Amino acid sequence: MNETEFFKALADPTRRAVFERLAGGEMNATDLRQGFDLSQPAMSQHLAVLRTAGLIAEQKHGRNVLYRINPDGVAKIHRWLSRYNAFWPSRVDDLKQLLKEMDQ
Amino acid sequence: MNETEFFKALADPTRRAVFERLAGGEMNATDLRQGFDLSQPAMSQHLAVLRTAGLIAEQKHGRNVLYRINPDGVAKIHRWLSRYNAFWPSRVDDLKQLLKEMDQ
DNA sequence: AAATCATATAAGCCTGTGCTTATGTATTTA
DNA sequence: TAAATACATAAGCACAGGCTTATATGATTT
Repeated sequence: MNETEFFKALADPTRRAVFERLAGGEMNATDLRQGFDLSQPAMSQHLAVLRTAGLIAEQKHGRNVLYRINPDGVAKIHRWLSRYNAFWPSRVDDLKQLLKEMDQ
Repeated sequence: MNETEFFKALADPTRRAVFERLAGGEMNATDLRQGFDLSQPAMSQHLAVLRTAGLIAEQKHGRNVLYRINPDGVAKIHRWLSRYNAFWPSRVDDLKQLLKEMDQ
């Protein structure tokens, strides 16, 4: 799970859409294809890229495979981004507000 | 400046290295090449990709061009990432600490 | 004005990526 | 046990991406 792999994984619009859908809850590959004009192997390949990048995790359930977001992947992007904290000062107030809301 | 462009821009190790170097301070293309085994056009092309993605900004100074990080680009990644706040709860405490430090 | 310097652009090459169809492999159902 | 289901893997194709060399452009120096 290196940085190049996860940025490459997120550089594809279809994969970002899959990732966003998984943020709403775990799902198997067949259900994920709903709304995408994409063959079954294409989806399978996208999921493999996201999994290799450490962005999603999988769990076998009989002949189905449930996919879900891997929090470690998200944390890793955040850690990378935090090196550049100094460059988004205008966002700090928004973030303070967000944390305040999360406390309630 | 769309999401695909900036994730693609950061998906290349050389471009991430350039971006990180610029985080230390603005610099022109010739100075940026120091330490990279890269032709002048290759660096120029990388800078164009970063600029198109909105990650860096340029400013002409005579026959030199100074490059620097564009805070809007960093803010944009942060905004994208903030959709997945729910997935890095362990980071929230670190962030609170950071904001506390910034207030001092 | 001519030479030099900093950078950009053009064209071509090779590799990587995303797609497809075809096929393989478990697992479940009839 | 045979058929169907859910998914992965393989092979091949078309296009995108990163590199190179060659050349253009504009600013500076001599």
